[in-house]
Formats: sequence, C-alpha cells, structure tokens
Amino acid sequence: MYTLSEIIERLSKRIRDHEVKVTQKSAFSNLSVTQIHYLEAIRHLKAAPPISDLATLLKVTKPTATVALDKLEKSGYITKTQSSDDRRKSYVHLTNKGLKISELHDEIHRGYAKYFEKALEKNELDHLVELLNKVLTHLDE
Amino acid sequence: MYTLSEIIERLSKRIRDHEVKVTQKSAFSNLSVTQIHYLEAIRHLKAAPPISDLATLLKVTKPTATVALDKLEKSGYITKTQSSDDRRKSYVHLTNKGLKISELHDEIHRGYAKYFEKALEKNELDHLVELLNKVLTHLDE
DNA sequence: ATATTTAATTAGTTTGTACTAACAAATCAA
DNA sequence: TTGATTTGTTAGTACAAACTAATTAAATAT
Repeated sequence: MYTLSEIIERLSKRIRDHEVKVTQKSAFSNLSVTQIHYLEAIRHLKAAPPISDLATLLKVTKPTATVALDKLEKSGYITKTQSSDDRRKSYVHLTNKGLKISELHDEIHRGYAKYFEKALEKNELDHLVELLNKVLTHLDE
Repeated sequence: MYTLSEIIERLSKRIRDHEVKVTQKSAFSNLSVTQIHYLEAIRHLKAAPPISDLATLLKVTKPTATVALDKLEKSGYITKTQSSDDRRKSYVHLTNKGLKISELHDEIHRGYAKYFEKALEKNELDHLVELLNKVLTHLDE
C-alpha cells in the first residue's frame, strides 16, 4: 500500500516514461516530446496564436519559440501567416500533418487511460474520475 | 468535467512542472531532476550498488552513468568504494549531503500531495488512495 | 596460459533545448 | 515627427544528457 506521495511519484514517472517511449516510435519518430507540446498548445488555442503568445504559454523566450517553430515549419507541421492588421505579427497554424500528430498524442493518454480501465470496475473508475476532477478543479482556481 | 485521459495528461504535466520548478530552487539549485533521480535510485536500493546496476536501473549506458556519477562525486553527493572481492567494481554510496537532497526530493511529492488533501474530504482522499493503489498494483504485475 | 567476458572509464560526438544580445520592421504615444 | 515599445528574427553560445568506440584492468572460462 503506497502513500499518496509515493503514488504521485510513481504514477507521474510512469506516465512520463510511457509518453517518451511511445513518442519515440512510429509516426512521432522525428519529433521530440517538447516539439509535440508546441503542436498541442497551438491546437488547444481557439484562434491561430502569434508566436509571442505561444512563447508565454510554454514559458520560453521568443527566440526559443521562433527557432522551435522554424523547425516545425520546415518539417511541414505548421505554417505561419502574417497578420493584416499588425504586420509584425505571424499567426501560427497547424497543417493537416501537424493536426494529426497532435491528435495522435492525445491517443497516448487515452492508451494510458486503458490501464486504469483494466485495473478498476466501472463504478470505481467513475468515482476515481470524479475525485480527480475535484482535485484538478481545485488546482485550476 | 475532464475525461480520464485529459486528467492523466493534465495531472502528470502539473506534477512534472512542480517538480522541475521546486528543484530549480533552494537546496537543489545546482542539481538537475535527472541527477536527483540518480540519488533517489541509490537510496532506494538496499546495498550500495555498482555503477552497472544503476545504469541498468536508470536505463542508460554505463558511460552515461559514469559521467553522471563523476559529477555527483565531485560535488560531494556520492562516494565510490572499490569492491574487495572484485576490484573492477565500484560501489556507489550517498554522502550525508546526497542523502539529505534525496530525502528533500520526497518532500516535493509530499508537498504536492497536500494539494490533493486540500481539495478533498478525508474519506474521499482515503478512497482515492485506495483506488490509485489498485491501479498501481495492476501496473506492477 | 591464453582467450573471452565484464566493469568502469575516457574521448569524442550528437541532439535538444534553452539562453542573451543585437537588430529590423511595424506600431504606438508624446 | 520623433522616440519608445513590441514582434519576431538571427547569431552566437551554453549546457545537460545521451550515445558509440576504444581502452584498461580484473575476473572467468577453455
């Protein structure tokens, strides 16, 4: 029987390992976890974000984001369009290729969720989801 | 209301961020998360392990482990002693300094556990711990 | 005794991700 | 209009963390 802090440590480590492992295969082969996080961030924002917004969101400097996005553009995962009302701005868009990859990434977590589903009964699982939602909601505040 | 896979994604990301953030402060200032994982691994093993064992456990090559441990030795977090029955072997020990740091690291997770405790009632928390233990046990098999 | 294997190291390299400084171009404010 | 600010880029750098190949020394097997 693990304590809560042990559970937190073990579970987060395992999920991370799983993410890295799956990422370094198949469709993701040439993308790092960090790069995929850029794609995810773009997708989760409603409108195509300017580079600064992405830098802020991902907590990196603008040059860091610029360089990372350059790579992603060259490999065809994103495109940039210049804003018409402020021509300094470049909006970042996912290409179909980029969209697919970022959706595949969600699949990793869904895959991991299956382990939970296997380990628990339906009603236990529902309760777990409920409890964890409560925790997450509390963290969001 | 988040789905299970969203929960997994968000929670593991937050815990990781928390770990990195706390690690880059105070007593940890000059140690990376990876380096702390070496210290943790040494502590969690009963006897002082030879370098090869650590490399295997941490899933890196021996040269990688050697270099990492050299650094930790120079900074005074570990020591090495030559085995008497096989003089090729070097056993790795934590110094007091290294022990303290690795224990402090546990503190990070205990700190994170507090967020859970704040968000939930006592009986909810107990139930959550029970359910997550069931998941972890299933994963361990 | 000689060959093979094992433990650890050294050297050299690669990759990923970040930074600062300096700058151009566009916009905004005085 | 002129100066300050903002957006994004380029150039140069730094560092962690990993790898392979080659080497030393010790132990084991033939």
